[in-house]
This record gives sequence, C-alpha cells and structure tokens, in this order.
Amino acid sequence: MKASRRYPSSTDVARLAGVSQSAVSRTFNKGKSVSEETSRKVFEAAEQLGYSPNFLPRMLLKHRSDLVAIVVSDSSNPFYAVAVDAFSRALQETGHQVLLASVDGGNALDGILPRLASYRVDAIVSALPVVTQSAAEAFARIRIPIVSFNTPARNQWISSVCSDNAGGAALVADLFVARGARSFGFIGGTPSDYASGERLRGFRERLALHGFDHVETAMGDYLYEDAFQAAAAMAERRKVPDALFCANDLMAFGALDALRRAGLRIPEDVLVAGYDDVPAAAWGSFDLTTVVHGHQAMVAAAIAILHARMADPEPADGVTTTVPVRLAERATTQR
Amino acid sequence: MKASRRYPSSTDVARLAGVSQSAVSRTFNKGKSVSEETSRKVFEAAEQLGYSPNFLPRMLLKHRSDLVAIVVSDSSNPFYAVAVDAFSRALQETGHQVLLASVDGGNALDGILPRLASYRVDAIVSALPVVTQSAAEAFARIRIPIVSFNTPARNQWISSVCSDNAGGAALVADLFVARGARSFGFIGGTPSDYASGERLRGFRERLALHGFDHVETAMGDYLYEDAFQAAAAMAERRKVPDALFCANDLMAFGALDALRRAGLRIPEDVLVAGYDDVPAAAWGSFDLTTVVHGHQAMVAAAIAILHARMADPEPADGVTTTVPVRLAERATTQR
DNA sequence: CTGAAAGCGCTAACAG
DNA sequence: CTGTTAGCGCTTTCAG
Repeated sequence: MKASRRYPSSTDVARLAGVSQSAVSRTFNKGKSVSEETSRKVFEAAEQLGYSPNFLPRMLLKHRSDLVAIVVSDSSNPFYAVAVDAFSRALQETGHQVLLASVDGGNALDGILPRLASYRVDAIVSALPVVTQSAAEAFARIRIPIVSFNTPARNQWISSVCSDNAGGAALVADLFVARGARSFGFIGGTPSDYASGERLRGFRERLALHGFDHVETAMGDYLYEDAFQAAAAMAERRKVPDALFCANDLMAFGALDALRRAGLRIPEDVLVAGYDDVPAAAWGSFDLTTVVHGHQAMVAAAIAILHARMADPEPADGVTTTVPVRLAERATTQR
Repeated sequence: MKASRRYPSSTDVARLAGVSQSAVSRTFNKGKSVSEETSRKVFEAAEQLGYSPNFLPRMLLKHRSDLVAIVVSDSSNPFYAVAVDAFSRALQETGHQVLLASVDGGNALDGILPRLASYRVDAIVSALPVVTQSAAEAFARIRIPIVSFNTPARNQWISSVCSDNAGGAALVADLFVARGARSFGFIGGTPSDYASGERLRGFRERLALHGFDHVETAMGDYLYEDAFQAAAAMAERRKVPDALFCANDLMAFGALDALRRAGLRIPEDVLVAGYDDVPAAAWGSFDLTTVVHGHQAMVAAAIAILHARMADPEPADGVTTTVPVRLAERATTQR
C-alpha cells in the first residue's frame, strides 16, 4: 500500500505566507501574540493550501492525546448504541475524540489493550459486561485510567459507574406485589454478569421482605431470542409465574412475544417488566414497564470521573458511582 | 488540567536494557535484524516498564495514521449501530482504528471536517443521510477520501456505497401487487434524502408498470413516532391504502402499531413492508416483511473502496457501488 | 511581535 | 547485528 498524500504542513504555509513556521503555529493557537497583518497572511495561505494544523506532534509534545477509547463488544443491545453516542458527543464538547474499539467476547479486553496504549489514549471507557482479573492487572500495569459500565471497580486504576441495579429491581418487586402477583420469575443475563446478578439479588431480597421466597429463574444472554426460548419453555411446562422480571428490555420483548404466542394475556395473566428503557419499550406493541437506566446520568457520571482521572496522574483508589433509577410503569403491569 | 502521566518511551526501555534506542525500535518492528540476546533484554525491560510502542511518531514519519473516521448523526436507527460495529471490526483486522465523530444534524459534516483533518485520518466514512454541496467542496479541498452510505457520489473525492434502493422498492411493489393490493401508500424519510427518494421512485415506477398510478405519500424522518402519526392520520381520514411501504423498518413498526391501534388487521386489511431488516423485524410482535439491506455486503464494499482509495494518493473519480438486496417476506404481507 | 532553535518518540538510512 | 544520526510537524523557550 502506497503512502497517502502528504497533508500540507505549517512549514508549507509559512513559506507561502512569507513568515516563519512558528508564526503559523502561533496564529492557529489562540492567546498568542500575532499581528493582524501576519495573521491575515497566514490564514490566506492556509486557506489556499487546505491546511489544518496537525494534532499529532502536539500530542507528542504534551504527552496527552485527548483521545478516549470506548470498548464495546456487542451493539445488538440498543442501550449501548445510545450510550456510545452520548459519550462521543459529551467528549467532543471538551475537545476529546473517541477511538472506537470493538472486541469479540465480553472479556477480550486484554487483547486490545496494548493497541489502545500505543495510540496513547488518555483514558478508556469499557462498555463490556465483565472486567476480568487479568484485564484489571493489565490496566494496573499500563496505568491508563478506565471507567467501566455496570462492573464494579477492581483496583486503583478502574473506576465504575453502575446503575442502581439492585434498587431498580427492588422497585419492580414492589410494583409486582402491589399489583397482586404471588409467584415470580426472573430471566437474567449471563450468570457471571455483575449487573444481572445484582438485579436478581435486589429482586429476591425485596420479595423476601414481602414474604415471598421463591423466584423461578432462567438465563438468557441479554438476547431477545434467548428470552423467547426461556419464556416459551416456562409456558410449555406450565410454570409461568404471575410476574416476570427480565434483566433487560430486549429479553422482556422476547418473553412478551413468547408468552403471547402461548396464548397468555399481558398483563391480565402475567405481569412483565424489563430494565433499560430503550426507545422500543415505549412503542405500542410492547408498552413495557421498565427500569429507566438513565443513560444520560450514567454518561455524565462517567465523564466526570474521566475528567478527574485524566487530570490526576496518580489517582487515588477507583471509585464506584451508583446512578439512581426510577420506574416507568406502562401497560405490561397495569391491570 | 495537569498533563497525564508520561508513558515510558523506547529510550527508557533502551536505558534499562542497556542497548540503543534503535535496537528497541527494531525489536518491536518485525522483519528487522535483532539478535536473540538483544531481543530478550529489550522485551524484559519493556515488560518491566509496561512499555508499548508509541504509534504517534510513526504516523508523523509515514504520513499515514491508519485512522479512519466514522461520522454518524443518529444512533436511534439500529441499522447504523450495526453497521458502525461491523466497520470497526473490519477495519481493526487490517490494522486500522476507528475515530468516531458524532454530529448533530444530518448535514453538519462541514463543521467536524477540520477536526478530523487535524487527526490526519486516512479516510472518512459517512453514515449521514446527506452530503451537502458545501461538504462536498470541503472534502475536495481537504482531499481526504470519503465513502458515503446511501448518498450518491458527488465528486472525485467522494465514493459511495448504496443499497439498491429503487430495486428493493420494486420488489416490494411486485409483492404487494401479487398479494392483491390495488391502492398503495408510502411513508418516507426526509424529502431531501436520497435513499428515501430512490425508494419512492422505484416503488412508483414499478407500480406504474403494473398499471397503478397513484401512491399516497407521507413523510416521516425515519423515526417510529413520525410514522405512527402519519399512519394514524391516514386511518383517521379513512385514507388507508391496501398496502403501505415504509422507507425503513423503524417507521414500519410505527405504522404497524398505529394501524393496529386504529382497529385494522395486518395483513388482512393492510399489507405492510419496511426496509433494512433490522433485528427487531424478525421479532414475533412485528414479523415484518422487509428489504434486506445486507449491511455486511455494504460494509465489505465500503472497506474495499476505502482500501483502494487509501492506497492511491490521486484517485480517479469517485465510484458508486450498488449493493444488491433481496426481500424477506414475513407475516405482514402473507394473506 | 517575530524568527531561530531545541526537542517530543519514533523510523530509516548509514557506517561500523 | 548494532549504534549514530537526521528528521517527521509541531510547541515552546529564548533572543532580538
């Protein structure tokens, strides 16, 4: 592959404008003393050449790239698509730029880490459901601040922003009980997944407080299809509970469709709730009661941490911020 | 904001390993002659310092960053989320990395362009519905190769990959006629949008061939809500056609929900089809007949163009590649 | 206000 | 095989 065409440099502009290269640099960096006359000549020459300053040498000099990596594994969940977009916008406002990294499994972070380090990213945002011990150690060695979504902090270099998973699940439990349910089911993400575990724990504990000890559980992988299967199996075995809580909206949609196909009416026969409040939850076909994940609040919290961390070369222990949630009650729980 | 901690440099590694800096460089670039002994010492020192080579100087020297920018405006359409992900993966495989840029309006490309140029990206992928004339001129001036999705090529520097919009729409027209429809409706994206225009054109022209001259049209903005309103208005005014084609799946979902709420049965009273084949189209609630956009084929075509363009500093005129589509017939058109 | 010069961390010639 | 050297394009002293 041939080298691509050389971009014009500040030296090219300087030559054309008949000034020194440093004059060009100063013209493009506000707050520097440049005469009206010089400035005009420089901009004219720059315009003519299609010049825009090169950030790369600046990064070299300043030891900061203003690049933030976002690591994602799976874009099938609309929640992450929205979050990535919100992140990208928020970071752009503060002069940062997002380097996107897609990994295959949920735990393939270690593999991409050296690459991101080589781009000298200032920080990493992980939207991965897990941060393995080995990845955590790798971070500690490379010493790049990282903010992880819905995964607890593991060491000094890892901070995390979590939705109030257990709290949200408890709200669902309260609602189910208030609506008269007496038996309960839960369809979760992967068993190893922190967020899913917390949602189950919060659901269970609150139900126990109401005097209900059993929760029929099944596992999906946060996918529509898995939950469809799981709910269909429940219907098949006539083990459908009065109320079913799914660890995310995508799975709730799958469960809804499966239950309806099995001839059950929602909410008359079964109450259903999800988690995330993705756009589709408000659509007429689903009208799903769900826990509002509040991606804006999560992104804002993450951005705050990121900025604090990027400003401090030797940060204290990683913090875990919990973002409050609320319930959006819709048709699937309204008898 | 303080500078972030300095990453270790090859000089640091060289000092610790007791070799020259260039020896370190050679060790990390395969195909260079380094003795077993030196290599071992270097890797050891690198490991100890947590060193990974800095790509930035390399970019400076080689005049290529291996960075490709992806510009997106709206992540609410799941089609783009999936496409961005596929892109990112494909580019990573060839040693490139994605710089994500989010813009607000569909035509705010001009604004972000200088920024991307400053990062010295090798190419730009635009997932924006429009490429304005001013943006096209800006590209020509900055001379970065760009591949645009579903927007026709405008000049030497702009290539594009388009779904066979008109062809797909014609398939829908044929299907509707075969299923017995006699009156037809279309809900489009923005009027100025190329893809939407092509889909309407293909739909109209094929219907004319079948002897049907009128198409009841309404405009949404590729959004669920807009199509919901539009379809509800049709129902209100008793102007619901036998068959309704929506310019994307999201709008088809909105139309379906509105028509059902108005008491119409799908497909008995109205046939409905969409465009994209997003994952939700296959879900039980919708089971939507749709044109398979084939994002893999589009991404593959775009990647091929990208690589060709990046290899050629003075490319010929921009090419427009049309990716074939097929129909996925589901319940919404099966009487 | 302006230009000359040093240097960020690396790669690529070049001698040895 | 190895070290020395120049230089990518910029920012930043430092003299003038």
